[in-house]
Amino acid sequence: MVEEATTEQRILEAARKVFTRKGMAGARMQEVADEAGINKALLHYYFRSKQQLFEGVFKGSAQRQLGCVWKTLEEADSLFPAIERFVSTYLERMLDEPLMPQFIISELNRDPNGLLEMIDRGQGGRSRFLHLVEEALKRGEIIDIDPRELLVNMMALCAHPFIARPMLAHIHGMNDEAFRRMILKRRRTVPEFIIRSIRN
Amino acid sequence: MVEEATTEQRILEAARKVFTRKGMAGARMQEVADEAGINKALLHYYFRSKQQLFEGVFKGSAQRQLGCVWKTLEEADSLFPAIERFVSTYLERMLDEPLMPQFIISELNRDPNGLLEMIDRGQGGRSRFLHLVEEALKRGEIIDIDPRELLVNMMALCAHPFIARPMLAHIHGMNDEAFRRMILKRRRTVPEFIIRSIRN
DNA sequence: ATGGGGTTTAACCAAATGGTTAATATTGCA
DNA sequence: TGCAATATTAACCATTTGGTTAAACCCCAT
Repeated sequence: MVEEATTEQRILEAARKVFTRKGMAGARMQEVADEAGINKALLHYYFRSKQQLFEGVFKGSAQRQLGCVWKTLEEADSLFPAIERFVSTYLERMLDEPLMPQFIISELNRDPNGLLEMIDRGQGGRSRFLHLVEEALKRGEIIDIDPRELLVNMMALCAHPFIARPMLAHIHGMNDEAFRRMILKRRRTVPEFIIRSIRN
Repeated sequence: MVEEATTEQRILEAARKVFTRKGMAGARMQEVADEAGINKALLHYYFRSKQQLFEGVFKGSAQRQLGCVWKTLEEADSLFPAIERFVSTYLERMLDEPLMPQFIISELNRDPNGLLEMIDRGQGGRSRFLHLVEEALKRGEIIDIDPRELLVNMMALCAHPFIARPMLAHIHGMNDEAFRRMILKRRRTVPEFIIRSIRN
């Protein structure tokens, strides 16, 4: 006897699909209901409003996943391992929730205040990272580079494949499995790419 | 006597702002009209429908700007200069139209078919790039790297600051001028970053 | 069986929104 | 000046959409 998904789970799953395909504004409650195979009124029974459903879908998981990523920086005690762990954790987490980067970006564009608090929670990891760069520089391990720029590059190399996924899928004719393999490969190649470019 | 902008220009300018702030689905015709200081009916007088306004705003300029970027690859005759010209052209063009990357991404997510034809137009530049990598590899100039992955990285490093601009603006407290300076600086640092990481 | 709690539905509603119309204002030119 | 074309507006309209309501349904402990 297979365990059937509860209605709430089916709603959340359906909402995740629709929201990320269409964005908050483009998503229709009716579409979510259809996707979940239920009545629209039932949607409002479980989640009072669109806004609430929206947050129910993403807010929690975004904080959880990004929290893990920033923590890798706080825990690291030298730069190169920090980079490796940051990248591999980021890629693994996002593979788990591949629509999140695009979600964060588009929400940040729509209403910055809604998510900025979540971003601020990464402050600890960020300042720790700046410190690690400074130290590595002092030890002569790396060339002189603006640490903030380095962090931007790291995030770019991690996030962009997810954000530009439809483009990559089309250009390189990638299906889901090929995309997954590409990301898994990048857990190794991206840190190499970064470290080669800053190593002294 | 200052040359006043024509109504059509003001509409396009207003629409660009609203569309990129809210996305196609989130944008309201009324808001565009307000932003342009005109009546909503006048909007439909100049652009029959929302869809048409939308395309009027972006489609042309996206093709023009991206065309320039891909052309740098077609014209180049060795890898490193190709990278340098690609990056600096990309950054300069997008500085001219900073909202375009986010626009392309979100549209591609919403309705891939609408823009894929535009992407295909870069096919020539892309295959030329693959060829340049192959040659550089044969000459022993670079380490062994998947050329498609290299291209993804180049695009990531170029596009991401624009796409994640609200986040960067908040994290680093950047105003428009600071953002501009950062991008201009990246015209030099990004090619360095890339080339250091692949040079033999 | 039955009564009551949680669940699901069909039918509705009010507001928002893209788009139209018909009338008015402005401009260019014969 | 007068007239025709263009530009602009206020008032509407039809549809979509988020959200509500009240009734039905299901399940299970008494």
